[in-house]
Amino acid sequence: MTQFSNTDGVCLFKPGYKIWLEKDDGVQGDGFFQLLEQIKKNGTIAAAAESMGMSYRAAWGKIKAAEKQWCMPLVTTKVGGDTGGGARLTPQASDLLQRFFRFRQDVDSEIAKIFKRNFID
Amino acid sequence: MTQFSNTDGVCLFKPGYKIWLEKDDGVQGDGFFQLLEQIKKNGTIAAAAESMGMSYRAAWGKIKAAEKQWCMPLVTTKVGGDTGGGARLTPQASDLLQRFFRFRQDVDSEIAKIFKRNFID
DNA sequence: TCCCAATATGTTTAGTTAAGCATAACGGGG
DNA sequence: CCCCGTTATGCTTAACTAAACATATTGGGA
Repeated sequence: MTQFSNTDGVCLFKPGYKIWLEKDDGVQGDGFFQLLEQIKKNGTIAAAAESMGMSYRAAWGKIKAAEKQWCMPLVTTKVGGDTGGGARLTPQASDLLQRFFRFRQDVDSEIAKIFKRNFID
Repeated sequence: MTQFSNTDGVCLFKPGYKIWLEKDDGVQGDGFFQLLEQIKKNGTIAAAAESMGMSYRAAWGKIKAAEKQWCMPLVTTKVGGDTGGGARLTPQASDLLQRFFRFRQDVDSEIAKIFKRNFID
């Protein structure tokens, strides 16, 4: 990419991107699907939220918003009991999660190729 | 995509994306390049800004920020005179603009394909 | 029956980004 | 020499999103 480098060879740029799934005005992207993955792994919303450095309140809000926007249950929860409660993904959420990660992976490699083709002579 | 449709056939989602060019913390995306295109077409920052529904102040700020981030002149301007002044793109900006639009176009068609492959059975 | 960990929600505060306001300078033409 | 449209830039204000705070509830186990 000598085309867009400085005389000192510094000040170059690189491609950036963000992808998501949307419906109407609501969108869910990378952060949301990572949250779902952590719920699947940890078994509780609280632990998933903490592992991502966000509050339980924020995590819960994102889940509820997504369920409303997409009109489908994503997480089933249990309140009380010996462990205090817990959460697990619905089959739909699990499927969606898997597809999104593949989608993201494919897009990632493809964008790198396209950028190279257009900006690096 | 019957996989993720409601019983009424509503509540589906679609892919969304955003791409940009970045360096350090600064990024410039679609809106910025559209602004450059309008400057090229109109010959003034003021007219370009108006055509995009933004203030001259905002347009000018974006241009200055981009020039600083990328360490390259993007727009040459003239103050005063019979027309009041004017602006035109540098060759570098013109080249960059062209490449970005091609980049965006390629990404657009590719993402559609990838989405279809991953979400529509 | 009380405790504990987790779910469930409303409300408030903060912080960051975008928009708007105000003002100076320039330079060709009438 | 004044007018007009445009560049140039500081400062203020508004809007929108994200984080934080506060509380209630659940249900198994000690």
